[in-house]
Amino acid sequence: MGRWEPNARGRLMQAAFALYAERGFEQTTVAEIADRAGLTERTFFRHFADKREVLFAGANALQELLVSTVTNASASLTPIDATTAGLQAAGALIQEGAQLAQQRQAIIAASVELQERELIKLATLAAALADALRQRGVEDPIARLTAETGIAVFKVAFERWVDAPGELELPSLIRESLGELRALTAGQ
Amino acid sequence: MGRWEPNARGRLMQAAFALYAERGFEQTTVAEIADRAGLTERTFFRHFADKREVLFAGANALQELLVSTVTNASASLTPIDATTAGLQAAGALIQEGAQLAQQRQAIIAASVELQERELIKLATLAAALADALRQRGVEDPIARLTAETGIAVFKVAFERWVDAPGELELPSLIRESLGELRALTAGQ
DNA sequence: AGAGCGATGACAGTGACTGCCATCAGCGTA
DNA sequence: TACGCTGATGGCAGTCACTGTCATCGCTCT
Repeated sequence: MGRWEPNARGRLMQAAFALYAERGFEQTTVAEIADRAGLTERTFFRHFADKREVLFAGANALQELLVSTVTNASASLTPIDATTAGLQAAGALIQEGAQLAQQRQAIIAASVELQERELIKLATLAAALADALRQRGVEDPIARLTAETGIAVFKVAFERWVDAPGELELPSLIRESLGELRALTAGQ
Repeated sequence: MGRWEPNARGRLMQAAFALYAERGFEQTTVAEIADRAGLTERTFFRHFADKREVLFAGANALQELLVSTVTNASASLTPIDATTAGLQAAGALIQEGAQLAQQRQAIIAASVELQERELIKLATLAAALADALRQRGVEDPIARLTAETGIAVFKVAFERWVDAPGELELPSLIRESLGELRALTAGQ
């Protein structure tokens, strides 16, 4: 069995997710993940670049949604407002799979290695966001600054969303955090 | 030779720095670093937690300077202004060792693994900064938001500093980037 | 001279990741 | 029906980062 069972990639993701949650990321070996999925270690590395990447399969879709939302936003919007629109869309996507996102975040919170990977995914997101802003005609220092600040707001809102009892929705938290940022920087 | 030569840690840092610059981070083995320093691989791992950490030895001093500056800043300063004072101090410290910092950044820019480590160091910096702000009495969502935004500004300013021909000084770039952020968020 | 201590060496072991080749299922084609 | 092609998988050896353990060395104090 095993060979030619459908959806090898999905089985690997599911097995990794379960094992990381049960006994932690560092305490899980790739061989164990492959075993539970009915595959071999070698095959795991054909589907995922490394042991961490299996948790970040959805990052691409998120980035594409963010970029396309910013790109297609009304040309009359300011850079920060176009960015906000993109972040709201991304937040809504995450909100859809809320339970999965929360479990995933619990796994990541327990491992420094996984946090590193999460941070570079966010940095890649910021770079793509800056690109999208440049294509709207935003000049370069401003584009990078807006993108980095936007991701910072997103990070804080996401943290609040995860910590909260689950009543607040991510898009509202993003909007709220942005308002607080406006208040913060308004002084002087 | 080798054993009991003074400054083993410094020799390891120097050897690693040189080899990473010459042939790149991934193409350098820890055994090669230890060899060049006249030591063994085992000893390398007694001085540094892993192969990447050898490049981030100065991070502690930077964090302490940032935190103490924010903590000791006049109580009348707003959160964002206290943060700015801390970032300016950190920027000045980096500016002192400008050449080293530039070389280091070139090495990091060539390796995704090293970028991951750099990002988590910045995240740790943000967390420490948020702590310092809380001790000034800043409430929690605001403290985190100010810290993350401050680090975002710092990242952009640092990038500009590295890309620039070297005429502009980091503290001025930080101030300038913060001004641009104020303009960005002022709309509406 | 001897005891204690901290730094280093030596060595075996685990686990992530890679390269290479063999194998198998499904598919089209003769 | 037999053949060959293709893509996914298995098997295996190898490298390298990192760890645990114990022996060894130089220094210092008595």
